[in-house]
Amino acid sequence: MSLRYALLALLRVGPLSGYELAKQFTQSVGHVWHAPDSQIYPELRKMEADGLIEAEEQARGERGTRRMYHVTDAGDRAFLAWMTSPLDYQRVRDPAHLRAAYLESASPDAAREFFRRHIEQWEGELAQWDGELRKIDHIDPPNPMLERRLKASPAEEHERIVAYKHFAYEGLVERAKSEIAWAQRGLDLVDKLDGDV
Amino acid sequence: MSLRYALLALLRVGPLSGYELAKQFTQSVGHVWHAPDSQIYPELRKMEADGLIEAEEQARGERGTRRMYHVTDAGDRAFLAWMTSPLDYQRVRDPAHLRAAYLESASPDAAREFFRRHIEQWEGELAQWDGELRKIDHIDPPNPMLERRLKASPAEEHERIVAYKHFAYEGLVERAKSEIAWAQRGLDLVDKLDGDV
DNA sequence: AACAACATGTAAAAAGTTACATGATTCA
DNA sequence: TGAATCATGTAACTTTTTACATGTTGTT
Repeated sequence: MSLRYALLALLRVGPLSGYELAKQFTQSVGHVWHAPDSQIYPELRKMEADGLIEAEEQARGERGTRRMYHVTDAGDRAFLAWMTSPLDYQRVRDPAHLRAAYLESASPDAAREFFRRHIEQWEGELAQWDGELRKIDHIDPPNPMLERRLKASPAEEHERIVAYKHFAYEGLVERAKSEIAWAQRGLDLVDKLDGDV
Repeated sequence: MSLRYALLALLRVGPLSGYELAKQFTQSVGHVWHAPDSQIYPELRKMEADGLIEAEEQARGERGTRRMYHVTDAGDRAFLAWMTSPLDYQRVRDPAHLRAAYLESASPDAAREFFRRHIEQWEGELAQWDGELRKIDHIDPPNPMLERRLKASPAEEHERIVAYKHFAYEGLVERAKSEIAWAQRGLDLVDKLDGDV
């Protein structure tokens, strides 16, 4: 259940409405921890019930309301406690490597198609993560959340903030590249085994 | 929902009871797709209801029964159809890289502890996967499922069976190694940033 | 007689997915 | 006046986790 900590990470920078948070989320942390809007709104309500965040309701028109959330002291402490606690690692559940292990049951063409789609899949992730990396490194204009984060922190912390984000996304970029390289070797393997027959 | 295909992969080799299947599962496919016994038994019942497998009940003592499962034609077709269909990739949800991206909020010691635990975690996975690889390569005695699989197939298919399994686990071994290398660079980064202050 | 291994589950909760529902405001 | 974007969800379902429940057979 890391979703609430991903949300806290964004809210700690400054108050946001559920809507703004959901938008910023998909453009930043969402690349590391995916969540659809339909999961974010209920989680915010739960976090409010748990006292981690508070909302200020603002009227919009006659019936509409907008809820601006901010982190409470308890929320701040919860985030910091999470940062120090042992992470709960997900159990391994890897559909691609599962299928790869039984690829002898498929035709060479189906095997090739599988690897091609694997490459496509990870090219997509790579593009996302590499895009983030370029924003972090100021090659591309930074995303609004990072900009806000840096403006809200003293200059001497900027190096650390940027360094850890760079390091995290660098790891993901490597992972994507290594998945692509693996699948490319997979295509070679299919050719080799196919030629054998 | 790859669990049923992981189970079908094992059952296609030959009939097994739920218990035997669960045991073999944790020692083979379970390294790629984890599932506890309490998920396997109900899934077998669902697969039976869906006509993918059939059970023959055997009496054990006066009240006990053992259910020997075997794959039906429909189950075989479902497995082969899955092998050819596009895989549904899980959305990214990576607690370690999520935390890494916000490590500036933790103390250098907490950051080091995080990376040390990350190394420990992936050393564990590496040992599992490398162990499987050694069995596949006949360096260690092969696991009973692979032995059965090879005995049930004509000799000319052995190369393909072994090649794909080797290839799948090789990919996982690489992944584990690259996670470990990443965390080790993380420890260096903490030292560098800590020295700065 | 005790213990490991055999054998099969249930129950409750948490987490995640998919599809849908509803209305307000702003700007071209 | 129509479309985009702002704004907040609910409902139903599937998957996964965690903890528990119960009895049998073979071996030392």
